[in-house]
Amino acid sequence: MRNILKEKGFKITPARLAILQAFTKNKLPMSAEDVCKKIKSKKINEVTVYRTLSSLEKGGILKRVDLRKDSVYFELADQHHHHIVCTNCNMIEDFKNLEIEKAIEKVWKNIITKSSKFKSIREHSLELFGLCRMCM
Amino acid sequence: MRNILKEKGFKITPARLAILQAFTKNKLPMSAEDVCKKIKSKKINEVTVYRTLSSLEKGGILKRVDLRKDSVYFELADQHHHHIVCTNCNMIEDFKNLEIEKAIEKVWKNIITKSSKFKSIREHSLELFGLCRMCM
DNA sequence: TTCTGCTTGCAAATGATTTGCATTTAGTAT
DNA sequence: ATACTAAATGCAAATCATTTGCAAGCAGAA
Repeated sequence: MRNILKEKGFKITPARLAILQAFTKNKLPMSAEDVCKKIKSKKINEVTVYRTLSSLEKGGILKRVDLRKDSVYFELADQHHHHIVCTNCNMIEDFKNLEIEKAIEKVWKNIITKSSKFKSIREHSLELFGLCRMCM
Repeated sequence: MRNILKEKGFKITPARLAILQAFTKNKLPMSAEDVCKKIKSKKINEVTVYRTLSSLEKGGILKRVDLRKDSVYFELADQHHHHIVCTNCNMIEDFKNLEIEKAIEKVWKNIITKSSKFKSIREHSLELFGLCRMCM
């Protein structure tokens, strides 16, 4: 974890370690508020959490996830995957699927050769929305 | 347009007509702010725009789109499609692809039979992020 | 045309996130 | 180990998007 920070040129601070630790423990996407709760024992200021999330995102350590919530969610950028979100209770499950990745890649290669507007695709997001067993 | 509103049990009001008109003209996703700009000649209050977007979404006429922006975007719900977003200038292009839809459907059918947590998937979003020709 | 409830506008509240500034601290050079 | 500097933090206040309360207005049914 320290190495990850060093590689990206970040100073190693208690706040950053605590926040990264929270993400490695939790795996699922978290908002600034979620992170604050997870690390509340560390007495790290809310503003620091926002700033840290933002800089870790810029550094490519975290990435932003869009889950149709009213606040911004982040997760570790280390491994690409997608989510299923319960639109009622907000439970989140991760999933990976090679076929989908292939299909998406095929599409965007197709798009950048045909589109008059776009020339390069760098990433994509795919989220499924539904109801979990509990909420059905 | 009036019929759409009537079908869903909405009263026909200048604000709703103006907002729906803006969406049918523009095609691309818009935030509340975007909508306000488009219909500024109609002197419709910002709060009304927010309320209208929200109720049209509940009525299934609009749907929310997740574009990693800091405000919420909506578009007409009438036809399912996906987007390519320029992460620099925010230009948006729509696309449809039958293969992708099939692959996604396959995946979520697979998921709901296997997942211990999820039982039904109702919708999905797929967005591509990259750079447009101008921004490259 | 009258009535009733849904809609709207305005002002103010709220919630999430950002900024200014003074203080502290990590990493580096001494 | 010590001193130094830029980056990181905490606190208060500001900002931005969105929501709410309430009184007035308007659409659609009778």
